[in-house]
Amino acid sequence: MNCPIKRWTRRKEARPEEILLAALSLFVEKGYSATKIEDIARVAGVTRGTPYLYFANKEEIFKAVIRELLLPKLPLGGEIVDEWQGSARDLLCQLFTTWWEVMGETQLSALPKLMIGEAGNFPDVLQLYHDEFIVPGNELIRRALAYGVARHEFVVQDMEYALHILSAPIVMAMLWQHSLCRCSPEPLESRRYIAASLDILLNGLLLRKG
Amino acid sequence: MNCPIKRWTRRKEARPEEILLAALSLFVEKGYSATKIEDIARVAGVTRGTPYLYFANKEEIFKAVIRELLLPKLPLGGEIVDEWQGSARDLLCQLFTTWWEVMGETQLSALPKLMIGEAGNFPDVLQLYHDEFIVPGNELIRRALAYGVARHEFVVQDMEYALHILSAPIVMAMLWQHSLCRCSPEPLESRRYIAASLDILLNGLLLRKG
Amino acid sequence: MNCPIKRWTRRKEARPEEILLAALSLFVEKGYSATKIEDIARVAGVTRGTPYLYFANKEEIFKAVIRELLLPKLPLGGEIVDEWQGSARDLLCQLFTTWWEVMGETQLSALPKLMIGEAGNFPDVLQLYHDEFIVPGNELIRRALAYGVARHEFVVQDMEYALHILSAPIVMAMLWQHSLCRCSPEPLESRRYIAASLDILLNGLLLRKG
Amino acid sequence: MNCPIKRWTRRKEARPEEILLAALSLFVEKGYSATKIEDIARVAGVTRGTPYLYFANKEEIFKAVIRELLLPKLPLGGEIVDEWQGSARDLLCQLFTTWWEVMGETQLSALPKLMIGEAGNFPDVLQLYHDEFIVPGNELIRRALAYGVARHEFVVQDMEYALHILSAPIVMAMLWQHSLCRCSPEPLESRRYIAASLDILLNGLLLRKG
DNA sequence: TATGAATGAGTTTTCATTCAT
DNA sequence: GATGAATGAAAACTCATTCAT
Repeated sequence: MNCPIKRWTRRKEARPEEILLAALSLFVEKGYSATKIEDIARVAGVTRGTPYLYFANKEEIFKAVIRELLLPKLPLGGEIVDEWQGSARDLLCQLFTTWWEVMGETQLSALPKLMIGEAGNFPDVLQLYHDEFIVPGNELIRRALAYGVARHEFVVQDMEYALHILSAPIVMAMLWQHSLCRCSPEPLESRRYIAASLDILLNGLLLRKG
Repeated sequence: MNCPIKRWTRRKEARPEEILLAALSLFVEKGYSATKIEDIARVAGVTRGTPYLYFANKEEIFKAVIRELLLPKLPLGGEIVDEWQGSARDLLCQLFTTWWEVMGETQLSALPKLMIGEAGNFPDVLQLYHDEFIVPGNELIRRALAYGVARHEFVVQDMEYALHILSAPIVMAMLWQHSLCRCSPEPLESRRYIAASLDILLNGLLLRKG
Repeated sequence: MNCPIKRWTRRKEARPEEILLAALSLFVEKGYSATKIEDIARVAGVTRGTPYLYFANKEEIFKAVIRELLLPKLPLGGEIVDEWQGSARDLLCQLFTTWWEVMGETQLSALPKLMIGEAGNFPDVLQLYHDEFIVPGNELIRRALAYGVARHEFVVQDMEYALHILSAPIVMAMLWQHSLCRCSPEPLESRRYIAASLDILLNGLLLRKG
Repeated sequence: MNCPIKRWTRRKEARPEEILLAALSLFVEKGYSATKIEDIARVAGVTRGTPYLYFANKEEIFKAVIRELLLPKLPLGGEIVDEWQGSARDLLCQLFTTWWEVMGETQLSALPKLMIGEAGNFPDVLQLYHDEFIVPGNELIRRALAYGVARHEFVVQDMEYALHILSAPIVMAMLWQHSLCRCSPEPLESRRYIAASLDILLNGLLLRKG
């Protein structure tokens, strides 16, 4: 208002993030390859050349989207596990719910799709995602499982693979939302889906006779 | 030129499948968009124009790969479910194992990746895959679950979503093999992975007391 | 009917002309470049390779259309002029009418369009048309004019250019029918057009008495 | 590379016309279809992609040539007719002469050839030429004729067709220059041709006194 | 810092022509 | 003679990136 100069300064600092947000929303909509730099620029409110002032090339924008928009979400999961006091069952439930709220319900949910679909041609991007997101994310789940085992709540036969199996339903839901859901009339009800996932993963299909 | 092999070979019968196999193996390696028709031709041992004698365009090759190479595998699952006499648990085990042998261990395992990653830009392809593969495939799992429920082996709270949750680990494994596995040193041991999946899905994580 | 062998033989001899007729009708419809050899073959009831048994290449087909279908019409005009006994005015009228009937009303009327539009890239074709059709055709008109001049019916200031000017309306009508008429709702009424042309041209040619 | 001329010259204002002039001169030389975008670019002194900054595609270049280079010439004829005070005979003579100077003697004289020869495959282009050039152009001639009729100089039996017949010789001359003249040794002497045309046409139009 | 005009490599598709059958 | 499968050259158009302003 009374300080237009400052607002300009703020804009300058905000440029890179504006570009990344524009990039993410276009990657979500059309995929990485099909997104033109010019589109990103237009959505970000700048012109063709400006993204190159902040990022060396298109691939660096891809990496920056991961680094700046996705990775900052990881500590949330860390805090939950670090400070948990209750049952392991509830911890898993809380982790999944937070995961969904922070990633599944936002545009970030498109990133797994992008990694699977296009990052194969950009090994550096895939490596970044793997090293900085998948590995630490798996570590969170590992700790939650270990917590449950230590409390004699959980039985885990094969810890290494359990990680992938547990995360599979959530990841699949994110993938689904950005691909095959276009073919199905009814959308995925995410709360119900998470509940069903936890039920099967925790209790299994077999009738418990007891 | 310096190539002693006959260049004018007529192989009308064999050509289409040769082209589709070449296409599949390149799609697996580089994805659909990154695969050039010329590459497909070369791998198939023909020249640029030949694929167009059998397929109208690149997208039709994509569809044909699904139709000719993937869909013929579906009846295998159907027969297993139709004729099953034993426990539902073993049926599910058998289904997963066959699914993995027929699809997971072959190049066809790349198709889910292609659908998720690229078919968004080719709605017809996605629709074909959805209508002719996903829907009938889900139907198989639904029947296996219903069989288990009828025999009082299984408890299924939410049949509709259970389908997706059950198939998620297998699908994820296929996706993994064609994307992130490039970043991990150790490969997926598929038998062990399937066993771990069945264990968790059937028994759940929770310690069964009693 | 009762002599199938003979019919086969006849067909063989007829092949080249069948191909030329097919070619002409496609050239009329879509132009020379846009006409595919395969289309010609299909319309002629043969397959892709057959035209090459009779003609060295596509351009030779073009030339043959002129040579075999157009040039044989020229003698008709020659006979008219040779044997004419009446007025020069009626001779011109007769020439124009015959010209229109033999060429303007048939598919041959597309040839001027083809020459103007596409033969520029095929100098041999253009040369053939010029040497074998334009020049002899002009000669006919020249003789008709000279006949009129000799009878003191016509006054021709500039014989050389008069030839072109006289033929312009008829040629334009043929061109019109194969190009701009697609944009006009009302078609050209050819009889009326010829009458109007002769009226304008003749009343300028006739010696003024009085 | 070895080219000392600056390669990065920005000439936003001048580019479109440079491209259109290059296009016209190549269309004149080789026709529309046979002209490659790359040729146009080279002649215009730019590279492959530049024409696409100003025109959506090749057909739009074709339309722009008509719109930007041909249509601006029409008002010249309009002014002549509007302000005419003298004899109708002289008016027609003036119209024809101007027409020839502005179009016949320039590269624009190739446009009728392009329309007749190739625009059949590009209906929009033909429609544009018809609606914006042929129709208004015919209107000019119609007004000149009406002027002559009103002054009792001309007798016009069939006004509608007279338009086409009158313009035929001029149009034919333009067509000739870009097609068959390549086959004739002697070029068309345009002044002489126009004089001969007017002589034939006018002496037919003039009211006969006597 | 920002602009946006210009660059130029890259790919699908068509089709005249060839030749093994 | 006839077939039709196979060849391979050719061209419009896109878009990431550069750089003069």
